[in-house]
Amino acid sequence: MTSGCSIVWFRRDLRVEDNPALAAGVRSGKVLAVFIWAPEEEGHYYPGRVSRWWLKQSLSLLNSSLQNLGTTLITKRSTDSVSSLLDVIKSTGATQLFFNHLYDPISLVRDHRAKEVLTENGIAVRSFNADLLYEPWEVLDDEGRPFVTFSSFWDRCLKMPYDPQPPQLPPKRIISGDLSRCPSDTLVFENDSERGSNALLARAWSPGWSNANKALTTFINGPLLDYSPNRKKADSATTSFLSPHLHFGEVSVRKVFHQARTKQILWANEGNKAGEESVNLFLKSIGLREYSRYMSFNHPYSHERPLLGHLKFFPWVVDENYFKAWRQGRTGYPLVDAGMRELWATGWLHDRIRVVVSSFFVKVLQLPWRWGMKYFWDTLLDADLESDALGWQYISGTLPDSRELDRIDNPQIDGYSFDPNGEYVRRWLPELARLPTEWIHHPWNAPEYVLQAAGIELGSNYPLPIVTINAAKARLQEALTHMWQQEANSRAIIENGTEEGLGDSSEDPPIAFPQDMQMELDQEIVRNRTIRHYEDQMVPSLTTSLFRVEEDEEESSSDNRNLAHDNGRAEVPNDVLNRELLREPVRREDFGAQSVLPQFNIQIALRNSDDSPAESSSGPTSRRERDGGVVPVWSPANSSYSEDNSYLQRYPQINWRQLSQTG
DNA sequence: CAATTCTTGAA
DNA sequence: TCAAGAATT
Repeated sequence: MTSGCSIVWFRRDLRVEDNPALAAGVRSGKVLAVFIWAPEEEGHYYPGRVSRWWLKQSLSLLNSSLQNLGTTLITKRSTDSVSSLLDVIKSTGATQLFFNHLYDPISLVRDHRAKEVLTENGIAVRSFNADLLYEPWEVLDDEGRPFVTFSSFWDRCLKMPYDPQPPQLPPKRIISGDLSRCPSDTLVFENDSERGSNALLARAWSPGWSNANKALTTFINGPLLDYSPNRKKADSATTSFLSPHLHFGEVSVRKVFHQARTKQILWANEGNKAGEESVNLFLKSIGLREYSRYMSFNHPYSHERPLLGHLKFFPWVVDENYFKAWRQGRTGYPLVDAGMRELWATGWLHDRIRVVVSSFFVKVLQLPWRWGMKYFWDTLLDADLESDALGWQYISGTLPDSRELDRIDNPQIDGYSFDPNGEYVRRWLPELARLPTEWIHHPWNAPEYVLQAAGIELGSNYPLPIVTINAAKARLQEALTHMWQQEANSRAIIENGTEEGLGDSSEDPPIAFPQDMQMELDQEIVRNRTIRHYEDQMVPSLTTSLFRVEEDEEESSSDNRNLAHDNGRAEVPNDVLNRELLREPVRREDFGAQSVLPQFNIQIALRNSDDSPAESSSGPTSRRERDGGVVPVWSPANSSYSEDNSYLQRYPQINWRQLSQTG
């Protein structure tokens, strides 16, 4: 085979501009652009309907751009990306693979495996940073350790001794490898029942990298100036609307950063303080996205467990009716309900409202936060595991710089500050449309004649509050007391040396998932059925494809726990392993300043891969294993709450207990 | 003018 | 809750 035919493996970098992997491929000669659709690899995080809709559009636009440049996107349907890469390599004789880094736990493991397996097969593999201003391992404190609060992290990012890579132009031309030897699979992203709902999306959104650039330009030259004063408004089009574009890598975050910074300098020179401040705030939200990758890299389990270990003892309320009421927008709190209706209808929510609904979910309903996160994952157009995990952890009080654990936001008060005239509520809750502003955020206080005039019958066509704020406060206090008590008990056990560690919540029987997560707006919401569960939560399933996967699994109820861990709920290398990772010097590729992911120096992580010893034989055979094994098997040995403790102990200067305990 | 109360917003 | 800044006395 001739040298120089390389594969550019597209994933969440669906752009031709400022795409280092593509640029490297083009530089090295003939290019085959490949996209592999292997959603089963994501386990529970099988992409939701709207997210798949976006991906479909985005790929089709990427393909037209590639065709203009001289090649065609090869698409493959797979359950194992790495074997599909090998197949493509074998059929085309490619000698090199280029791809851009991802930082979610599943990708970290999968990409590492790809590197190992392909290198063994004589393929030169190179990977690049295309998703971040700085790689996670570049941003460290003075002792060389990762930051644990966002503001310290972001301060350092803004003061790094070198600037982020400037964005690169798209290639002028791509010399295509031999496409005839590698036919594409037709990828199916939606089923018939989804198609109808998706049709509406196209009215509001234009996926694809060139549209992403348009959205960026529109934002930089328009709403950016007033980003700061407008950030409180739930209802106006004042955000950048870049998040889904950024999720799929349709626009490079460095380009966004450079353009915003350029504007900022311009405004600073004009003495435009407000504009300068707006850019700071906008960049901060870009910074949060960076931080979510940073967290995911440094704490790969953060999408499924609280970072602060004591949350393990929080007695979540497991009530499917609560959960359903929240999803349907029938909690009786207009701002929350409006948000949930908008989310369902459009796949979109303003950041403020995301905070309102998720805070309500965790603090008022006290439902397990991972359920809420999973629902966001299934319904958001910009669903992003790293960002959403960070957001939910922030709301749940499980990060050192989270909101206070005992803080309950009041949707009534938030309502009057984010939606002072009630327009947002009226738009999404037509049943309240005729209620005067005075009562729009607390209809339960409205006099009977007002309700009558507005055509509202509380408890009938609009619900009474599912839980009162006062009841929620009392219940939260009780739960926190319980949590700290349990935590102290557990600490005492460790100090007595009777047990190895804090144990793991997965030893307990898991909380069953709600089976029915469909929208049934007319279903009566049953109240007074509050059951407390003192165990860790499992993620509920939503998509039909997930149901299918689970039904495949024959399991007795005693196998449930293993199911949770082996079947797709990918467990990842833990903190220790990653710190191991960080200790390694960052390697640089010879051909430039692009850094590569440090080698995963771990055996456990890949225990399940083809070439590893049959260590996993002890567990029940899981779908993962049958599929060839992509994701590491979770085991208490490599992932436990004692890790979370070490997270705390590394920062003794912070009084952790006080930070999140009630005063 | 400084002291003190109020308001706002928080990754 | 609490710190910072605005407003008030």
